[in-house]
Amino acid sequence: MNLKQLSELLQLSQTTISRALNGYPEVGERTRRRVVEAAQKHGYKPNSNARKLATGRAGAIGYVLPVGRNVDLDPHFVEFLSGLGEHALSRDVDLSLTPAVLERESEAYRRIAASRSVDGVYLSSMRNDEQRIALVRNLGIPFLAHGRALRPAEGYAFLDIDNEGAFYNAARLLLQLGHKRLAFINGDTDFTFAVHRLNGVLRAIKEHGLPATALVQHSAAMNEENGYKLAMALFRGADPETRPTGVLSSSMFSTLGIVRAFNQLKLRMPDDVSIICHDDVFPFLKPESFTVPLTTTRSSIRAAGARVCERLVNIISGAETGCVQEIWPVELIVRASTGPAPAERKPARRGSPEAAE
Amino acid sequence: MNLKQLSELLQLSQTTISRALNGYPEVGERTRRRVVEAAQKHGYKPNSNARKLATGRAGAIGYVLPVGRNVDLDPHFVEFLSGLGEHALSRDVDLSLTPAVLERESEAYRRIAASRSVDGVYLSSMRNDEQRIALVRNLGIPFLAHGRALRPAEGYAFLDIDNEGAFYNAARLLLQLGHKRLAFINGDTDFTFAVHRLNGVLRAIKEHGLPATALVQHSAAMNEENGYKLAMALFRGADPETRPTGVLSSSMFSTLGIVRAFNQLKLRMPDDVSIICHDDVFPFLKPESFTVPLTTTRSSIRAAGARVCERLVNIISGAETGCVQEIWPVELIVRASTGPAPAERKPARRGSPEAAE
DNA sequence: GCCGATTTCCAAAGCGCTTTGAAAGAACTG
DNA sequence: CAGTTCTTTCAAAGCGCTTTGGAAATCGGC
Repeated sequence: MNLKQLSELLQLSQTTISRALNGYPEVGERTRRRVVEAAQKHGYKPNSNARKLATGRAGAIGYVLPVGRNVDLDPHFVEFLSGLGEHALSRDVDLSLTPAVLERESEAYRRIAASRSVDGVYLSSMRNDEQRIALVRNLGIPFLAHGRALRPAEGYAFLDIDNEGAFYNAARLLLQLGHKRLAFINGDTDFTFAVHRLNGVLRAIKEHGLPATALVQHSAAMNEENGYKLAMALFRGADPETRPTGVLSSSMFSTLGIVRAFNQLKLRMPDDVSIICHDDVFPFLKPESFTVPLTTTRSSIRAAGARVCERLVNIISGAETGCVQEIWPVELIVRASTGPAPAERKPARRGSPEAAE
Repeated sequence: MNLKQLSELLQLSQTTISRALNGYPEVGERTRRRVVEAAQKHGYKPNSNARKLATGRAGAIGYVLPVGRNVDLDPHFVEFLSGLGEHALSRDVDLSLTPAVLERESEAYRRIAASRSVDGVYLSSMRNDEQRIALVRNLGIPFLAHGRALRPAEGYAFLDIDNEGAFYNAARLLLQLGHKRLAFINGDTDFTFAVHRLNGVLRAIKEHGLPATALVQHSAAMNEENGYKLAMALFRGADPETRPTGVLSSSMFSTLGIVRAFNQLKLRMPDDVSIICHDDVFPFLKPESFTVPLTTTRSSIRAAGARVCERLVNIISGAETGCVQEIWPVELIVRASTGPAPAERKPARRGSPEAAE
């Protein structure tokens, strides 16, 4: 059933039907009802491609999906997607994923732009050497960044969480608890979020009057395996007097590995070591679900997905203009994995009997 | 830059250009080269909506994304998506996600069908009372199911893993190791995969000559929390003589919780209890990443994603016909979490002195 | 009952592409 | 060189919708 057939059926022009269905005012109430009912009854739905062609609007937002043998999509992406999808539903837009290998990403954006298959795109996983912002802007695609590039003043719309503040707060808590040697098991510092987090930790350390050497930082993809490896490298056989007593972790998956290492090394939380982890809110693995419930910095990535969709739709429709830069605060939630730093043993004094102990 | 402009620029008809670009044979080699170069130079890409309208092909495969406050997308979905995306890239198709709340799913399919926004859809998370197969067939949308409905003979194309066989093998291994009381922490048995898995376990038990009471089965969404709860319910305060000694788990996330419960209850693997878990191959959490590496049934969901895309594209193009029902075997990989059943204590005999022990 | 203002509807012109059917030109026969 | 066959190109007809610019019908006020 297409428009023409329906119009013949109803003995009305295609115009009238189109208008009746799209809520234009120039059509009588009685006619409208008649049209709507007939459309319903015969299951008429406008062909989306024809409509897109005619209106120039695609009714979809796009995302370039990084693929490749060695590319692991972040599991939090499903949560983001859920949020996005939920809001997309309410605004009746679809989500179009264009797969692309990382090296040929720009090609994918060009194709999207030239083919007008979506009305706008969102960018995520922002990198330090972010090229995409300039690219999509030049291509004239409306966009919204989830996260931001290193130089925030460049003038583009984004939604980000306050990674710097979150890890500043987390590090400060550890410092206030008396921890003097911190470790940060960070995500890949090619990504800006990891840089921001590191900055936060460093700022806290500096403000606390400790030298930068009070921190040891490692970066790697945030999975269980790397968390374990890095924690082992840091703690196995390390001198209890010099090893870190406070650990910051960028992801729950890393933390899974860190905790495994701790168990294996018989390090108790929080007696021997405190840990604070970032939690994107992932229903399949919660911070309470650790033998020692984790103190976390928390920010719902699902909520971010919904908000990204909302704002992107507004940007496309022109309801949002300018370069709104939205930064969400991050909660610090204290649970059982943080505690006072283990008491310093007396520094060895010459001739002091307890020095040997 | 559109076709008309390019044709004026090159002093050729639109037809010729279209044909040159789409590789039709009726255009001279010299002309073709000229056209391709000019298109390249001026960045001409056909408008995808116009092309879709003209050809009737969307160049995209669709998926109805279940959303809603209480709907948690399976994290394995990203892996599936990666595989799908990887293959989609090679076939130059996009992926279109249409969000829908579960109760209004059929509406979403109808819209997809009527609006012709995609060339075909894949269905996943098949349920026992699966309605979608009949629906999409009636709507005339080419489709491929990932997983299958309960009655496999209905005659539709699907790709599934041998869930029944996988859990048959897993259960058999436990039985051969001498376990006489099994527990199965299963996924939601509204889904067919969970039913198939249960069938596999039951078959093994039956073949082994044990009564059905040798198994206790629980179903719930497969996350850490539920794994923990169910394991606690099963083992906390349970009589070592009657509690299960072999556990089967449907997901790595559940297993995370099960293991936490075991740790808390001081149950050792595999001395006190053996466990076998299904592994969809999830790079962020591997079976080796457990303090006691897990014995698993393994099947890469990423590979399934790629295959689903491949076959769906073939179904759409007509290269695959009939109702190919592809079932992948599942590997059983033995690691350290399985071992012989703990030795039976002597049954208490009347007047026997060791009865009290 | 006539005139301008409203309301209600329509024909036709796109949107940018693909594809059909035909024509013009080149090349090949006998 | 006329007749035939390829090769190469084109004009024009869709694809199914939206939207512009009117026209016809209805209405209210005098």
